Amino acid sequence: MEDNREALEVSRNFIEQEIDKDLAEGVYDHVQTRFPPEPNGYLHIGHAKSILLNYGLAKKYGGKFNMRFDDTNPTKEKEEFVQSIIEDVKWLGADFEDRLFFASNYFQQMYECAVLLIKKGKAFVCDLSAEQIREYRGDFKTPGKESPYRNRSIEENLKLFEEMKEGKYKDGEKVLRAKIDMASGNINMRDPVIYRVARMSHHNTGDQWCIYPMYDFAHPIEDAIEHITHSICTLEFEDHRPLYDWVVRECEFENPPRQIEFAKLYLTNVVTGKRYIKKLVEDKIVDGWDDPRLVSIAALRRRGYTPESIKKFVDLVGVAKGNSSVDYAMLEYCIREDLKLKKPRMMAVLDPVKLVIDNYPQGQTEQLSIPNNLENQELGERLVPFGRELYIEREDFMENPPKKYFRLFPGNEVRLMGAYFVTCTGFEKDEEGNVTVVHATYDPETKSGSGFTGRKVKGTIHWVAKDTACQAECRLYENIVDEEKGKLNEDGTLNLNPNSLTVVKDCYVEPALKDAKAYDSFQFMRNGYFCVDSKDSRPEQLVFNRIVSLKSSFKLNQ
RNA sequence: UGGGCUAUCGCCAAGCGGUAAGGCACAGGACUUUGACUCCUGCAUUCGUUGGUUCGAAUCCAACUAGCCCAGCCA
Repeated sequence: MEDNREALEVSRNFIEQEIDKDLAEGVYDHVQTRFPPEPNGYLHIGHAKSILLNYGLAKKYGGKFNMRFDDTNPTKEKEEFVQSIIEDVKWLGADFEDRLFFASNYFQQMYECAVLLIKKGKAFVCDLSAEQIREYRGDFKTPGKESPYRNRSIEENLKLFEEMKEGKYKDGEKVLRAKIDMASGNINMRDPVIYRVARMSHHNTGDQWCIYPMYDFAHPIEDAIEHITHSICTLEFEDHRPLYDWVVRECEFENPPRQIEFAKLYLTNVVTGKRYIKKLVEDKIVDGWDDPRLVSIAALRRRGYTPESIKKFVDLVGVAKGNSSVDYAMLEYCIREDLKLKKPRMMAVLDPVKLVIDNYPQGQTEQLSIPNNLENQELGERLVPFGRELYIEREDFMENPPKKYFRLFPGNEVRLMGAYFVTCTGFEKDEEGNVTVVHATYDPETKSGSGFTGRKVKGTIHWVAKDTACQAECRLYENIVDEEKGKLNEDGTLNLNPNSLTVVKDCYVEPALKDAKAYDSFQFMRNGYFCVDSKDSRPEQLVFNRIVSLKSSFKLNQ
């Protein structure tokens, strides 16, 4: 264990190796990171990787972590999203303290940087239309052509850019472009647009500006202003790095930040694409962006995932530069691992059938003391009512059991969890052949905790006393995307899993669960981990979402 | 097609010239107040392919192959 931990600490991912090098060479004397989302949607598990990576790096190197909204395009951004993002980041435990920033608060400085570039002859105002710019840009095979406006005088550029800012031009009429290299093999360097005119009210700056900087120009400046050292982003920005470096250099920032790219996190059989999720929400296939079948942070939270489990998952997955898709089982492992010692193990019967203990005195009840979690004594014990009539799981009784079936069948003795040994003496069926009642006798000497060692049983089953049980509704979730058929149909639509949601109406849970509150989670024996739904719980009936099922090595149909 | 990046077990992933870590998944077995948990055991003579350099290569070189990203006034 100790060796393992040391080994983990010695082994550093490639970003940490880069940071070590920078620190050793004196490129930087501190580490400062940031999480810079555009507020245009909800965060999902993929963002959690970026958040926890940036936050973790800052913590590891004794540096700071900033929260910054990259809100440079008012057409896509909404206040609603900034609130949800802040909530999710905080919930994940990435503490940005008082460092909550908005790129839009730097618009004045960005404007000044643009003016500086013009003065240096490194930027020009271009009158070409969007279509013309595209044509002039060339393509992968052919180099671009220089804009006819490329060689305007500095004075003219200054005047025109000022006029753009003053609102003298219509949207799209003029743009500011960096003057770099129209023949570059890297298309990002072919005189990229760095400022555009857009008359649109901004969620933060309102109507103060009608020109907005483009990502490639704004982002490096944002990082530089905040003294970010390592600007960590995803792989698709690798091609933008030369431009990033060009901007911080030409804008003459001292100790400029440096961009490092890593691979995005993908999960097997999970959709994270905004347009797919949006469609699922619009078509009412899911009940919102936080539907427990999705992997948005809000959905995982509602489903019952803990921040710790997501942190563990992200750590386990690691950081590298190759695109990969992580097995969903890894996420499930992390939440089981996190909950198993933290949560009480309660009894809940999802598919009830009545068990009558014929030799238990009519009308008698007793309170049994049952440990909440055998592996963790700190969770204490609880009192559970026991009586003559119980509910047990339908699959825990079989008339004709297969080999190696250890539960209830005629003549077999099992333990009722936390209670007594019972022996099956018979059963009743309705006209259709469904079992309606199972009969048994109990042995008072075998009470759990009494130290009885006279004989052993192979099976233990869970139960809930009929008269005191609390009725509940349980929702069992599976991946929303069909596992067999893969992600997409030929026409690009999602291939949905018809069984992604199973509602189990009449379940019975222990009376102790009557007082459970939203987000309370429990292990329901043999049924997995469940969490009280934060949204859908009604006072008269509890609604539980299954967080994850247990590993099961005995399959009934085998 | 030009540019950039990646390739190590079913899935992640260490490895950085000295003879393939670890986790998930899976399969056996032990234990058990649930078949869970825990604990053992097994799981790449081989690192995309082919050549080369070297006493020695997953690690260096060359060529090939496959996959991902880029031609927004999105981020």
